[in-house]
Amino acid sequence: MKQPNKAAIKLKSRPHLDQVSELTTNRLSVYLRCLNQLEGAGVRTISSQALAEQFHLNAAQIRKDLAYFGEFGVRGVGYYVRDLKRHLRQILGLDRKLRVAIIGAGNLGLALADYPGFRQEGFEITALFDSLSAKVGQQSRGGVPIHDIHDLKKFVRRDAVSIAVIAVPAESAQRVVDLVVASGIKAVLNFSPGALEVPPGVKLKSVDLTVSLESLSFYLARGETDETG
Amino acid sequence: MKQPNKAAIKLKSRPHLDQVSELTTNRLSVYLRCLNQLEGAGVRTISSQALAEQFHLNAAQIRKDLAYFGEFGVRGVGYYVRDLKRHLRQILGLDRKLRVAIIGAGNLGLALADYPGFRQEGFEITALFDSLSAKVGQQSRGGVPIHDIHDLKKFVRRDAVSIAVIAVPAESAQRVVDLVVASGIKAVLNFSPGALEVPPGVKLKSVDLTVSLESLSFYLARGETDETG
DNA sequence: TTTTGTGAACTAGTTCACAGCT
DNA sequence: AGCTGTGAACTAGTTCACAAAA
Repeated sequence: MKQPNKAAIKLKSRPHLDQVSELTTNRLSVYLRCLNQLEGAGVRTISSQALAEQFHLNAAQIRKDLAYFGEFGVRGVGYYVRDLKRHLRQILGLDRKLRVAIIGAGNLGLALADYPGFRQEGFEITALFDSLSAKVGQQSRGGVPIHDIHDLKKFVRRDAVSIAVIAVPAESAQRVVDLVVASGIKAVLNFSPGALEVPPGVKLKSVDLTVSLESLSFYLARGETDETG
Repeated sequence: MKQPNKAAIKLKSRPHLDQVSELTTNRLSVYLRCLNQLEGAGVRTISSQALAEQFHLNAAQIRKDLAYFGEFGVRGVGYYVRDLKRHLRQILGLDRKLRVAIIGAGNLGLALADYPGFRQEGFEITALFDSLSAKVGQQSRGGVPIHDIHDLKKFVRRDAVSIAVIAVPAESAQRVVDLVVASGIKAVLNFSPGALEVPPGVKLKSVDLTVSLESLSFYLARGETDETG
């Protein structure tokens, strides 16, 4: 480490977070989940080696991923589970409530609104938005209210919504994401098929179910001609 | 190309499909979608350059991806849209109906069963499976029947189901995927959070919504301390 | 001794640039 | 002339292997 005054820093003072790849940050989520499990099992301390073996990861990669953000380990000991968990939550910005709006109150949007996986770790789904007036004023089974898409900006400001989830048909997706961006939201999770454009400064992450299924189809087709286990 | 008798092949006779990376096959899906759009717009022929510009891709990468599977282009001309589309559908194994079962008739499972994106390009959702007897015998809004998970093997054989989608809570996911594998299914799309184990010869693809959301959270947290576009 | 943090080596993936076909 | 197919160059990501710390 070529830091000038070494004693002072535990957390790297201002890491070049832009150089951290998305693959690394995705893995941080995974590590956090592993640590939650370990803590639940009463484990107090774990080495990168043990963590790697237990969850089928690579020890060097764990250490490298963590080292972007600070020196969280203790040589000869490993990592304190509770400490590392706290650091990861802080790095991932999960040490506060993050409010999420879902755009599109169709089947998928309604399901996501009540999806338990979205509720844990500090996320709160505050509202659904739709353009269909029949849906506006209703709510999901779990009680998430459906608002008019035209009121998006108002609600985003009022409730300090910071993440939008796009669950509308492909045809309207670009229009909707433009509205979302105009409302000031800087992070978007998109479930519509196809590419969307966002201005710089807005982070778009897409989950393309068609691509996922077709990739499985390719695997099956390949297995039929080319018998490789 | 170091093929011995060059005249004979147009489609590469037996490409080493194992060497094709998942990134490449995912892109094939994307190319296919682009071609569908182009065909809809009446475009007959397209160069890799034009395709790349229109859809924000890299021309050399398109050519390289396609070249794993054959020589589909015509020098000086480009690719015939209809031809390339047909080849891609064949490579991806979409030139036949693929039957899909969804395990877990909760909010997410039901939504996926009726999701239009899953219906296109040769996929057919034949059934939902659940262990809750109150759900068995019901059906999704779109009319997909819910069967007992214990009858999975029977239905997989009867209907020749080749893909399973896992939409059950994390606690039961490994148990369910074991059942799926035992029923003879070789391709699984998993929506449960956390890692699952499958034997070799079974392809598992996971969509982890928690990881996706947390990656957005990281981006937002980073943006607050480190003001970068 | 144990285990971290990290440069070096390696592997995978992307883009360039051009020979060669149409 | 125009564009593909592809080796070569480059860039990104992973794993190794070891010096230094506890």
